[in-house]
Amino acid sequence: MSRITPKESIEVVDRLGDITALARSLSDENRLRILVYLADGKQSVSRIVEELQLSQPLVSHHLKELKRCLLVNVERNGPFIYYELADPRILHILKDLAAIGEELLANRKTL
Amino acid sequence: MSRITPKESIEVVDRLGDITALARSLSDENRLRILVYLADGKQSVSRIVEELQLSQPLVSHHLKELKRCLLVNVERNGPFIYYELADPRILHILKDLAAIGEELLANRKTL
DNA sequence: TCAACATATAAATACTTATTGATATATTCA
DNA sequence: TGAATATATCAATAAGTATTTATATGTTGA
Repeated sequence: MSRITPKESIEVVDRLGDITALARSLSDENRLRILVYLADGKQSVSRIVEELQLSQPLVSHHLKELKRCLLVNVERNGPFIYYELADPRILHILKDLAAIGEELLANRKTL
Repeated sequence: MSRITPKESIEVVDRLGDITALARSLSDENRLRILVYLADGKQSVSRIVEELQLSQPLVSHHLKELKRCLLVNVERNGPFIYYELADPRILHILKDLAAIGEELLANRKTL
């Protein structure tokens, strides 16, 4: 049966848990802003707080979530803790989702 | 300023709301199962209920969510209501997320 | 029109989680 | 060691949502 199913379905159906975990991480605007900011390279918590104008506990909370599903790596340097993207491909996902969203909305307006 | 920012960031930062809406839709296993099932083509609600072994109200609820972010199109035929994928590219997103999840977990085991 | 079926909606519950404010922990430097 | 800074954690709250059970709506065929 698994030989018959197209490849896209196979890989996916065996990893629904991983997919939902990653998708959940991407379902918050502040976490997306953090990920996009980290696209420029590793940043300390305080830099993120300053750049995104969010409270420090809130940023720590979101970084914890991102770390939980392994989307960021952590590294201490003196008193600072730096976070960086674990896999830049996540940015491509964001871009693809943006493109899909854009097109779905455009088609809707056509109705 | 927008000319300086890399293209990936530009498109994305202007559509954080769309991205989070789509990602939220993908953050539930039962919704993913529905999307994957719809990869085979349009299906009636009762077929989905039967195939996925979920209660009918639950399936209707999830279909409503998927429709809300335009991931599925709806079509009535007699007493049946058929749902189909609005954009098959969403399946590629699932595949990409599965691949990223797989690799992130594999690397973690290496630590 | 009525019975049977397909689907949607409503109400209730339980669980998750984003956010805030307060506090704890850890590191550096004087 | 102690003060200052960086970050994490905790407790509380509010808001969202997945699921269930019951019911309503809509469609068909007799």
